[in-house]
Amino acid sequence: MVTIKDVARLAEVSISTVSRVINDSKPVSPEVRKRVLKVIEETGYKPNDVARSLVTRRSYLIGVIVNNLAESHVADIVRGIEEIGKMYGYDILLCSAYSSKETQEKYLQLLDRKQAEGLFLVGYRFDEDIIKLAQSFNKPCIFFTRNVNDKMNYISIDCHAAIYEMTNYLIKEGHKKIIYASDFEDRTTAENEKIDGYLKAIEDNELNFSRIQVVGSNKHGKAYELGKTLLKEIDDFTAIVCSTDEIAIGIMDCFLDNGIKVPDDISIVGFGNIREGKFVRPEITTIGEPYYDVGAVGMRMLIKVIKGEKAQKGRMELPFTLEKRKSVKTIE
Amino acid sequence: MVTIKDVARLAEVSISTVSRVINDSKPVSPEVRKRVLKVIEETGYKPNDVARSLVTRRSYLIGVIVNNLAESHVADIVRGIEEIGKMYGYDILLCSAYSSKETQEKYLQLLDRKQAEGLFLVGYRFDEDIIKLAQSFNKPCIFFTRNVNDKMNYISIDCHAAIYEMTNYLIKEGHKKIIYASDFEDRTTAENEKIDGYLKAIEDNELNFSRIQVVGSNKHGKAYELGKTLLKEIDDFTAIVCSTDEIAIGIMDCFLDNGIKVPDDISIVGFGNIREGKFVRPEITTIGEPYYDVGAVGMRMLIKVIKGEKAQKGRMELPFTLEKRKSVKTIE
DNA sequence: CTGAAAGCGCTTACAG
DNA sequence: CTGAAAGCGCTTACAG
Repeated sequence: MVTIKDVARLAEVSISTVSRVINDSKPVSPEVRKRVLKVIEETGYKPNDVARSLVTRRSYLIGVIVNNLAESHVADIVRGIEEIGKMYGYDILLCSAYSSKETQEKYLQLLDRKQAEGLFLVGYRFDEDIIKLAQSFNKPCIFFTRNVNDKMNYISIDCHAAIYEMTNYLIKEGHKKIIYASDFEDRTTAENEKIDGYLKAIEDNELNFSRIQVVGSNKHGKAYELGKTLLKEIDDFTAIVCSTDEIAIGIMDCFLDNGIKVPDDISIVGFGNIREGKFVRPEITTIGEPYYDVGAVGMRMLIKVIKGEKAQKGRMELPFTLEKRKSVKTIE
Repeated sequence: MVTIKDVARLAEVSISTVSRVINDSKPVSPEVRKRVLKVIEETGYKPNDVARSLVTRRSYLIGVIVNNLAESHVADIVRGIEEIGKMYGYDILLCSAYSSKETQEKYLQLLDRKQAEGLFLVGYRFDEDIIKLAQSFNKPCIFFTRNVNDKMNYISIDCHAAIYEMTNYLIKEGHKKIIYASDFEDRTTAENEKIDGYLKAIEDNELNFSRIQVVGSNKHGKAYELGKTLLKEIDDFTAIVCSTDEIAIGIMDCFLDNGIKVPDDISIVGFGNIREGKFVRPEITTIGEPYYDVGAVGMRMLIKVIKGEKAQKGRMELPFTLEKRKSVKTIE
């Protein structure tokens, strides 16, 4: 490997001078610069970022911990993070923790040793301890998760407004008996907001029917099970607002398999705009979260904090969209 | 930040000794070890991996260049790479190049400066120059791409056998007029194998009908267009073998929108087993590539080479699967 | 078993 | 504008 020393020797200058021309950090006379550049060209010298990092105390590394990259929205967030990162010269160290608390902790420690300058955690839910540990490193961190508290910097959409708007939309389409299918018993902050949004819409429209059904998980299988239960009382309602697209698809699959047509018999809407929702037939109406932007905006904020510029603290809210597709029927 | 010096001072030993207990690299007397461990515990000292990396000349970093993480199979490969990497203490530096040659080159240079110990390139197609550049760094590299040559270490499935088997399957189901929809005009090694597999099956079964239709791209839109063309001669064939799932879905969507039922009127099969293929109705029959394993196996090989163990060179072949789903009709 | 010293490949005051 | 020197936080022969 050719080092700065070799270049200095060959160009007959000091290593200080070589460093100066590489980094353009101080004036160097044109002739000397040319000589150095020539040697660099000839030898194919490339600075060693590890050595540089040690002395400058800058790693330009951002640690990203995700729970599962297989989820399309997670991959989109990571794309956003990386894109903005690269724009500012930062690289991404990717860690997949698969929702294991121990693994998350292990990676947090790892990222600290690797001198990551910032942390970005992306997951459905993080344990309080993990959130605290992440914050304990005195590095900027950003969270994208469903359970939040006011001591963390996090990015989200207004879940309350989103479900409120969605429920209102169904009501405007003539629905009067709308069920809300909630994912967890163990409620997250976001889930509470969603439920409140649903109830608010019911209340504001003076409907006398409201019902919350707990799925108990975000899995397709669990939602399919719930679908079976709902089958028995299929005439009691006309629409289901689901807290996630996964649930919406699970219930819909169950209905379709049992001869209930969506949207003709029952309307179903989801939340999240996962990629699969567009491939499913009928395409499901859903709330779009701008995942790529979640990564991009979060990263921009992270970099701001790293640079010591003053940045917004706490919650950062991004706009959501109501994606009207084909799983809702208009009732006269 | 607390450094090894601080620990040494507080434990009243030399930094050599501290280093020895951290790394368990040389015997240290029990009392001294205990004293050092205590100080580490109290101060929360964590070794700086950057400094360590500089002196050991090991970064434990693998550079991964992908074209688009948004594609589900790419995310799966990355998951496999990371999983095995972490198992052996390696971290992943993720770079998304979006098929831009300049970006790929930029990242290759970046990864070299960052002292990445190995390279893993994942993309539909890489320019010859990029392949050569990657190999020029004298680091182990693995490719997962459709265009290959015998000088590279790459991982793939047997595309010829896969399409041969798929075409045979359709023939056994009674199909006699089968079209092959090819993605690119600019053919890759893999695409050539696929076409040969298709033709071989036709020949072996002594069918007198074969037809290759070029889509010209791997995009849904282009495939949809081809669907329109095929609509006009819909009675001339009974099945379509597509070189990718994306194409299969594009053609299928076009047919469905125009009243042609899949599989009742026309059978369609894809290749790749992308996640969307399972959500589409009907679910498409396809060739499954073990993407997670592609990453995992490739990474294991990469690490072997890094460790200087002798590893297989050239092509590494993984088994494919024929995923029989619901887009094929049996003809009596 | 332990420590002093050299060195990994850089950057950056400091002095000239 | 240029160079000698110190130092970033570690590991590792070397000597004892």
